[in-house]
Amino acid sequence: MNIKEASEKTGVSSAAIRYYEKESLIPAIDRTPVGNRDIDDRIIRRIRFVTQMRAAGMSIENLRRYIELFDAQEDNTKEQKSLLKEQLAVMEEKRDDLQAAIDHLNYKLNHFYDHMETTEAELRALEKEHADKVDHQEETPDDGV
Amino acid sequence: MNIKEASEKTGVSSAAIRYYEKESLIPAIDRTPVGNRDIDDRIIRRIRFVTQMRAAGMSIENLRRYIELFDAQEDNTKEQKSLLKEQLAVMEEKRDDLQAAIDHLNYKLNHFYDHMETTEAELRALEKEHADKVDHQEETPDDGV
DNA sequence: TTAAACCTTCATGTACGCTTCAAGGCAAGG
DNA sequence: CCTTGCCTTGAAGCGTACATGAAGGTTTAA
Repeated sequence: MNIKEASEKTGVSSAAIRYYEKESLIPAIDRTPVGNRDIDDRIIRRIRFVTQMRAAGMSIENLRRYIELFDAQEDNTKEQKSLLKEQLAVMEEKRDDLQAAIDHLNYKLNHFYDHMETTEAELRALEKEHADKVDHQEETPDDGV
Repeated sequence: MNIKEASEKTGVSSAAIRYYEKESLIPAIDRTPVGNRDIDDRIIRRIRFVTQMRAAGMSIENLRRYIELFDAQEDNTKEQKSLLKEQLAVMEEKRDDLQAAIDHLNYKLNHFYDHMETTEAELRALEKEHADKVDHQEETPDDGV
């Protein structure tokens, strides 16, 4: 399939696919006799993997390091594992930060007064109450906003 | 406290604090007679809030919209709630994407052979088995990388 | 009084991750 | 033959979120 079809299939722009190839996030793509890219399912799978990891916040650079290790045929198992673990730790921390922010916003949402007469001081008090409840006190609670 | 101390206290660079003020992510900061910023705990709390939301992937632009609504004294409750809900939805999706990627990497990690003799085909089979197990099959499984 | 160590504003630079543009080639249809 | 529509490469442009540098002011301490 040509690059446009691959783009439609994956939701990744043609330019981005070329960019991924240039950055070695996906393997070198086969060409037709006239030099056009001829994309198969293996490439599609790689593009999807890249998309998933990018969505999870993995940088192009880290993704390239990771993929290089896999593509090298030497026994890189240890390095691969430690790279995987590293990345997992980063992503888990990210997820937890995200969850904390979600909790924070949910709390705000659930304590909205219908006519919003709450003062900053009251909101701070509410925050404090919450902080105590979830045992996650900050040195300085936030400002009601 | 001066901007350097605030920077040390929050882990946010002085330049970034000035930038946040200029972008109205934090309120206008009081000045000393000579024009230096004099930062109090209220500002520190705002900076921390900004930091948390930034870490959760909220853009400067959305954060500014959100804070503007709060700082305006009109009754914006409805808009505030819907903005909050919008942002929550974005963050929850982000969290779920992240979790999916974590699951994916964890799976890879747990199926590593100690001497990595696995072929691509075997890896694909493993992926498939996993996909079946968690009932999250992709149209095209990824490529073992 | 002179240097260090802060601060200010304003302008420009930087990194990332693409997107868009320019210039051109190939193949099919009218 | 010419337009349409796909493709190619390389280079330049762009938005975000700051970082850095220039030019200058103030306070403290030797």
